[in-house]
Amino acid sequence: MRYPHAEIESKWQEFWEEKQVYKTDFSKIEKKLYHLNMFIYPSGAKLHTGHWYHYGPSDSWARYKRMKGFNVFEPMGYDAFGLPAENYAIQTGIHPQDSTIKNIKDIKEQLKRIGCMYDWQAELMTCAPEYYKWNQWLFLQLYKKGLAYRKKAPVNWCPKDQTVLANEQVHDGKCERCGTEVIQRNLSQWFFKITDYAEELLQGLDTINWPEKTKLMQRNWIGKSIGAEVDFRVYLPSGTGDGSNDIIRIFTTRPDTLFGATYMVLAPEHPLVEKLTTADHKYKVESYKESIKSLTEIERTSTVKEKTGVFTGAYAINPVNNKKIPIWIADYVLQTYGTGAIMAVPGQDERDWEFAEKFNLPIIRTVQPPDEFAGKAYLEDGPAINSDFLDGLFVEDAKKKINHWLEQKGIGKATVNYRLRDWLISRQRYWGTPIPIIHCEKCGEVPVSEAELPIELPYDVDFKLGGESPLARNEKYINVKCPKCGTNSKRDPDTMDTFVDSSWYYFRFLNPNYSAGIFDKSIADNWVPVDMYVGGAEHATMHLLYARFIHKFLRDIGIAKGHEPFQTLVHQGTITNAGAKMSKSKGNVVNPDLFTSKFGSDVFRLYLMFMGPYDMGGDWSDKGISGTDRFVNRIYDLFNEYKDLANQTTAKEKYDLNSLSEQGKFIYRRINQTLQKVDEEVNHFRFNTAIAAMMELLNNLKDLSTCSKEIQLYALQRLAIMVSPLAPHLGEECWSLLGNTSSIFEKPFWYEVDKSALIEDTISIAVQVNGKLRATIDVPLNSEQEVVKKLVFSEERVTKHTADKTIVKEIYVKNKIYNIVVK
RNA sequence: GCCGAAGUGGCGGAAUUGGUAGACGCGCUGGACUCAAAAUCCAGUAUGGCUCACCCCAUGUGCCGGUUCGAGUCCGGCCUUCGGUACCA
Repeated sequence: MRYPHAEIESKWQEFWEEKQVYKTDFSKIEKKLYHLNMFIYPSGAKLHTGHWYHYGPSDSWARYKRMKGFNVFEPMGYDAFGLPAENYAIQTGIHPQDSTIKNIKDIKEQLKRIGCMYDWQAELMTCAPEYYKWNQWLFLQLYKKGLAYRKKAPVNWCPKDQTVLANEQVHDGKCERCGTEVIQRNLSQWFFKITDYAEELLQGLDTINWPEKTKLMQRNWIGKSIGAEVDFRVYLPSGTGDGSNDIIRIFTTRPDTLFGATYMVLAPEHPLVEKLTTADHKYKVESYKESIKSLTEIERTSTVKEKTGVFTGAYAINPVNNKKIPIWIADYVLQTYGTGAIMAVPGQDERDWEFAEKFNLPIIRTVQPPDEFAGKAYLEDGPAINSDFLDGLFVEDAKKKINHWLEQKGIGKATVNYRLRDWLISRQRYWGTPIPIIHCEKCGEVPVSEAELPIELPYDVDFKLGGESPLARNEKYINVKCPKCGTNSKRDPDTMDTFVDSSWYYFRFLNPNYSAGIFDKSIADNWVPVDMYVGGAEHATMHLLYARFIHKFLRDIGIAKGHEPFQTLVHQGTITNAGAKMSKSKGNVVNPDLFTSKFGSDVFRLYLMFMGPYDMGGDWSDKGISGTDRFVNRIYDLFNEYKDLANQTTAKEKYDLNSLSEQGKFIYRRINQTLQKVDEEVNHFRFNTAIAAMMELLNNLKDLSTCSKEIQLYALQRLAIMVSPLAPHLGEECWSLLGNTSSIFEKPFWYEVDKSALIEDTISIAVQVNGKLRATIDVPLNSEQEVVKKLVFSEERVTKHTADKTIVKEIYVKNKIYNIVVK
């Protein structure tokens, strides 16, 4: 019989909703499991196959845990602010709020058709004032603690469109709309001081159960390096004499190489550049600065790009030997890393070597390379040379000694530096959370009082191109009296980065309508951290770091418990289409409705899970979907065939193997082996192999009719249980065909595996000669070498290869392999 | 460029700690059922070779090299593809 998916799916979806099967009781905290999926961005492309791949299997895991007796909370919401809705508005004139609300409505309908166990009472969307009010509140708390501050920072600016561009809108340095060369423009912007938490964010990684690669990426992103800061005095050659009081502080990871510092490089943006540059070098320096304006950081720091730079005309004094060294500026030094200035040691640094070679600057080795060393810069360990009092010391000892020396002289000290930068949260856009700050000419920046929140985003705004921020053009919004002095003032015209929204949303889900605070502490104290967080690896270094930072901040102001937001993390892989990530702009979105209408939700979900390892994703292809369709139909047919069974017999929890017929014993073993396998595999998100195991079992159940009715029922009960997390509608249907009237998920249940049924009496082992397979033989489990040896040498295929040879060695690994080494 | 991954039959993939490479599925080939088709069921299916009867022989997990009785798995060096690179989310 053809599995009637449409009918069965709507039947059970209605049943679940009616009986409120998935409503979470937060008062039950024993075996609580907060299962969170990264919420959805409600784009115009609606729900595509990539979303299904994320949410379907993830829900299956949550259902599996529920059946193992966990009290699972699985919510879903909408990450509703952001750039795409605003761009859509610029193109079409449709207001971001209207398009977003419409998209959310459509997406919710599609989400429901997956058949996930979302608790819809916990729904939230970030563009609601009740939600973003708390972004503003969070901003004010950070501000109070000195962790939100304003400074100048560059933005991409299109001179033609007169607008700020996101990095994504810049292609090859040009505006994606009009092709005009994009320039960098400095604006005053808000930052959150995440760097204050750098060390804790690094240390905390050791306490959470995340994929190693993700932790590694965060470690590298935080980029801790231990070195020293050293002050160099500036020496001006002419006119002003040598009496400069200016000091340039550099950061180096190799203070031991100070004697090899033959020149200095400042970032072109370094604040001292203008002051230091001598009159005769002004023109060159200015035109160099101009020439690198449109380069991205990636281009600037590329190690294959030819080095560029110019001499400023000024010199610095190397404090260890009082030598005059020239000060250059070059784009490979970034103002945002370290102190924006380096001492260049070409002997021990590849980039410095390359630069020195190109501009004929002196190179002094201060670490002795081994005799056979043929390269240029030498980065490895070795004894110090040309370094006066450091000579002969190896790198670590030399570092210690020079740091001590610098500290004594008061011109430097050992320092830890992080690559991590503060979080720039200002966006010159409309569709986001307004920043709760008022700029007053007299009082400066004045925070809005908490009682005034939310500062609502006005609907009536000209969000079209031009100018720094759309909100600045709304007179009614932007003009306001200073809360302190009453002078006519202006609101901050910017909105917040949407990563602010997602940095604390997991708290809000627990009670989205809570009005007395950012979240309901009485629930959060028991339900945070999130036990399982599922989302894309593309968030490894930004969202996942920001959320950890905000969690720690909320802890420090006394409202959050614990140190980390997400205890365990799993990434779903990316489903690409024609080699590219699915997106509306690329026009390669695969619509799941195409397949769900034909095969049904469960078949599609199973197919996505069967495609491969969950964290790998893959390129989309519908080849093979008929495989999971057959699987579902075969199960459905099987249960229909035996649908009266429950009226005729009952099954025990456990059987004694010896009491069963040969056929019964076989089925009993296979059921238990599969149950064990599926349990293990699903628990680790290895759905593909779990499904393969069930398919294999199904192939073995062909002769079920020859077993006793008891064993038949025993087998079918367990099959329904193990299939239902992965195919929930089918599972319910099969369960009801076995005479049950309540949901299979309602009373959590997962059968205990009978361990005694897992062990087979004989095992097949491989026999190799010189590592090549020559035969396989069946031996009793755990056979001793002597027993196996006899069998091995009675095999003609083995003796054939050992006959004229000398046996050198025999290796026997119990239950696995027998290898004979011959000469 | 830098950081992080991944490369296995015609295709998706399996092999969980170094121990029988190709489980499971798709596709394909042949057969059964049928007036016929679809569906379903059964058998075969890495490549090459032979006396293609075989439980035969050789080769084979991106490329080159190494460690080991034994390498898809470990080590060194490449190549290709993908994710991120701080304003897409």
